[in-house]
Amino acid sequence: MGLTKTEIFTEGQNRLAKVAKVLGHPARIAILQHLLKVQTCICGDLVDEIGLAQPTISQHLKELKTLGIIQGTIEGTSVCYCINPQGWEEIRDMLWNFMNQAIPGNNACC
Amino acid sequence: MGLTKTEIFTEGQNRLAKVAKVLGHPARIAILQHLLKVQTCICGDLVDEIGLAQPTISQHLKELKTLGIIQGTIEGTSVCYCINPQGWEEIRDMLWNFMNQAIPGNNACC
DNA sequence: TTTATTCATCGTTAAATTGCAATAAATAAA
DNA sequence: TTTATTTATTGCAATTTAACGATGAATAAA
Repeated sequence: MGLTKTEIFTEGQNRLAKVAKVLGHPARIAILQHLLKVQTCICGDLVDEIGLAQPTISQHLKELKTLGIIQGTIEGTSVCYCINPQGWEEIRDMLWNFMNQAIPGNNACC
Repeated sequence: MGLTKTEIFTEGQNRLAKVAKVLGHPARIAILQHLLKVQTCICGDLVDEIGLAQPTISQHLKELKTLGIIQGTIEGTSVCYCINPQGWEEIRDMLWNFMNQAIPGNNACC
């Protein structure tokens, strides 16, 4: 149905999946990489840099902002975007805590 | 269009996004967590544990296996699944390298 | 051999996602 | 004030995704 049954999963499982899902698009990765490189930029810069239409970039920015990994402040007619350090670190830690668990060795495998 | 324009992004951007996308569903997170806990189990165990239909679990297992983060070996009529340590570490490192880049401080933000 | 068990695959449905043109809203510039 | 710039929002089409019933394939058990 395209409808994830979130109610049968834990809060933590849903949160981690949501974070990964937002990172799961190359345009959003590209936006984050550009922001890491230039620190701050406006929406139009990303349209030029990435090569998707303005409404498409705007939609990706919205998802990243909703997740809390970036922030944007109005600056005249344009909007200045940048990494949200607190959000970034929270997400980094969440992914790290999951991926850095002790994993069974090869011998434990079937 | 529901059709990601992968051709305008770099190999690295597409690879990282693909990894994150596969992790971006709570059922797949739950499968990985269960495998971390019990080391090995069969498909039916996950159906009981998670509460989705068998074809649904089977589909999620296939995506995780295609990504290389788990492996499965036929064992009679059942299939024994476990974490693929090499794949897991590769993915962990990929996420870590991205998320652990130096991020600008709060003062650099708009 | 017949039956039961286990899992993958197929086909289908409902919903979400991606992308963009058109447009609205808000501010800056002329 | 009028015009230009910049971004968000709306509405739409094409595609993908999530979920599951039905079924097939393969092996174990009776």
